[in-house]
Amino acid sequence: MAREKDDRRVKYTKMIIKQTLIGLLRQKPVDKITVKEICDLADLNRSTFYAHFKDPRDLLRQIEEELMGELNTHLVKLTFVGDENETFQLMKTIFEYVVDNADLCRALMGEYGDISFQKEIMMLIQEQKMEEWMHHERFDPELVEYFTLFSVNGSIGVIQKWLQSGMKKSASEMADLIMKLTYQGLSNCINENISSVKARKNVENVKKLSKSIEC
Amino acid sequence: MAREKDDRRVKYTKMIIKQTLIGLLRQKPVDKITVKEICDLADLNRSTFYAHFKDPRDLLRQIEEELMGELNTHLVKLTFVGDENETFQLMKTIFEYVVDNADLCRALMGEYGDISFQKEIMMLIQEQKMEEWMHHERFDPELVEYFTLFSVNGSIGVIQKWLQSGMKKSASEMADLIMKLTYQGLSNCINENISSVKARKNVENVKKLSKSIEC
DNA sequence: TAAACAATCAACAACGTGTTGCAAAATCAT
DNA sequence: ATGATTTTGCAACACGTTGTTGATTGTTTA
Repeated sequence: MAREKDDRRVKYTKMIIKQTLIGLLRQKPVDKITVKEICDLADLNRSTFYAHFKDPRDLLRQIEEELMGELNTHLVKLTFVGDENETFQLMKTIFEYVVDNADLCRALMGEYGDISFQKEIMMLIQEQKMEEWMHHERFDPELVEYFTLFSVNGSIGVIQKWLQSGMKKSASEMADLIMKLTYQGLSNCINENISSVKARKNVENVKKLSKSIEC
Repeated sequence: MAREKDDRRVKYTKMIIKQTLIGLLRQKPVDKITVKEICDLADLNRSTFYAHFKDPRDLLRQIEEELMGELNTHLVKLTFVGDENETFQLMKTIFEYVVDNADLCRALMGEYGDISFQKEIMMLIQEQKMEEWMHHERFDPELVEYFTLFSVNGSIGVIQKWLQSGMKKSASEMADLIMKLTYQGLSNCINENISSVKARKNVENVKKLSKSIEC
């Protein structure tokens, strides 16, 4: 029953190696990071690295899988009632997790992070949502795919900025912002923030109508 | 007056090196591409590569600058009348250029392309647009930045998909799609495409109201 | 044609890689 | 606590890529 992980030494080694990579990912992409570099910084022998990981990419993949697993344990706690706030709750939960793991997320989402992994996560959310939409009405599948990509990639950009600038907005605010950007678009979203009372009124009318045609 | 470029040999060498890199960028990121690999494929001596480029990244940067320059020559031809269709025309012109240079663009925008370069181009367009908006009304600068990032990153995702799937939509259609996604958002955009007459009517009402509050 | 220039070639030290066998140290189970 | 087990450290290895060099061959253009 005694698996590899039970050994304190292994736990420390893996931890320090992962931490070192995370640190290096702020300066350069994975492919520019050498095994020697990691080991020098982590004060480990190179053969120790090879005992646990194939190469820096493999190491990164393991870190990502770990994060994905943890995130899942948070998500499965959610009660899905088919509510229209479902997507909002899903996003909020994710953002809360990101806040609690800011260092790691900054590395993975940052300039030298793993884009394919970023998309993988966001796609999980959107694809689910999109399938719902597809069943409700007869949309052009090609268009739906474009919508999804736009939303996913756009969201990643917003999240990156949020992480870089110190996460001043709360998880709720971020979930709200992204949903507004995705579903209401830029025009309505901006108009909500101008001081003119007249504009505010009009926006409210638009909102009511929008609701009446929502799927 | 005889610059480096006038020599046929230099022209050929640079051309074949660039072409080879473009080809390799379909399989792997720049940082995984070695000088030796390029030279073997291009059938050149390694020292010839070093005579013109510092390393594969430098080569890629030069390719990008070249593209940027060419694109600019197309863009300066546009007449800017301050029209509301200005952004559309700008985008259409860019998409037309992309269609004419599909191979190169596919490499630079693809899975292993240069993300920072992609953003650089799209930011040029959006930042200009956003500054206009900022002068019109007193928007929260932070929000405007988020909008810009969402739009830029979203657009890149859409363009990537478009390039990968054979560019079946025309340049006009793409410009239209991206503007709709950016300014009207997903809800309105999708509702435009459902067959229900009732929904179509409602959308029209929303549109009218939206127009009345447009900046 | 001659001078200028570009590409080739071979050789170089330097560095990272991935693997090895053995010794030293830490940990685990009894 | 002690012995068995496991992990890490160490040194050495062949191998491949790097960036640079100087001498040579070939091409261009003035």
